[in-house]
Amino acid sequence: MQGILVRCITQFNIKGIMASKKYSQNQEQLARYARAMGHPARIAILEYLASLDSCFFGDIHNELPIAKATVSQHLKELKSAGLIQGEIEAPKVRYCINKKNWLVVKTLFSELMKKIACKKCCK
Amino acid sequence: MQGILVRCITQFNIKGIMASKKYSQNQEQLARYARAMGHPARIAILEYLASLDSCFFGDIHNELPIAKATVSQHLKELKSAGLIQGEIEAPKVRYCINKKNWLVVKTLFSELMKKIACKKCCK
DNA sequence: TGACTTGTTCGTATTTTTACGAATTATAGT
DNA sequence: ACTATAATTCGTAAAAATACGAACAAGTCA
Repeated sequence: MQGILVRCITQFNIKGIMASKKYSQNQEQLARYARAMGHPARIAILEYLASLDSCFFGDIHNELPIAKATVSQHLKELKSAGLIQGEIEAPKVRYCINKKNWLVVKTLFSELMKKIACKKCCK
Repeated sequence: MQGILVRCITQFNIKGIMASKKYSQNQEQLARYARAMGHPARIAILEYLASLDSCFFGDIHNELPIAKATVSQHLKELKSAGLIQGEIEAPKVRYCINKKNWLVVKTLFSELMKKIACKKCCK
């Protein structure tokens, strides 16, 4: 309790308001994207969407060995991370890559990769 | 129960043994790396390590607003994902990027990015 | 040997993730 | 108005992730 309070005071007192920011925007954003990609089903969805440009929920569900409720959940996460988008084409829903955000993803990741080009290391 | 069994039979009956593989190796590996990067503290650690080539646990702990037990936990995850390595330099522990695996990371991610270069999309 | 430094491991609490089937919503077509 | 189709949301269970302080291990050096 006490420990938490002390840490808050030293870390988050930004312009007089207690914020909960501990890491840089880029770090947070990169982590959010990485986490969204952090499940094989979601990687599979992204690759499948990329291979088709766009498709319906049902097609995605067919590709995956999981229940549709779970597919829907994964799609929701990808969408809320901004990696994909969906639009209703009743009674179906068409999903596709969110190209605009994907440019950001690429930039952030390639910046990270560049940083970690790295010189020497623990031998 | 029944549903699970059926799915297993159709999905995993590889050379007569019930395997639990549902996704490709690359998808699994990519997801593992992505998940390891899926926390801002771990991104911060990676960037910090990259900026220094190598450093001690204590330096990393100083950079982060979290308890040392938690830092240790994050380092463990990065290590088990193969993104970093650590070696004892008593009484300290020196950490650094795992360069060899990082090449794989780069390859897998840039392949994914290339796939998602994508043509057109949901307008 | 004993005190100190450094990090990991343990035990634990809380939250988040992942998964499912059932219920629901919403539209299309008859 | 019904019925069928398509996908989401609900409720829930189980597992994994995140965080902490305390205890521990392992080495240094006085």
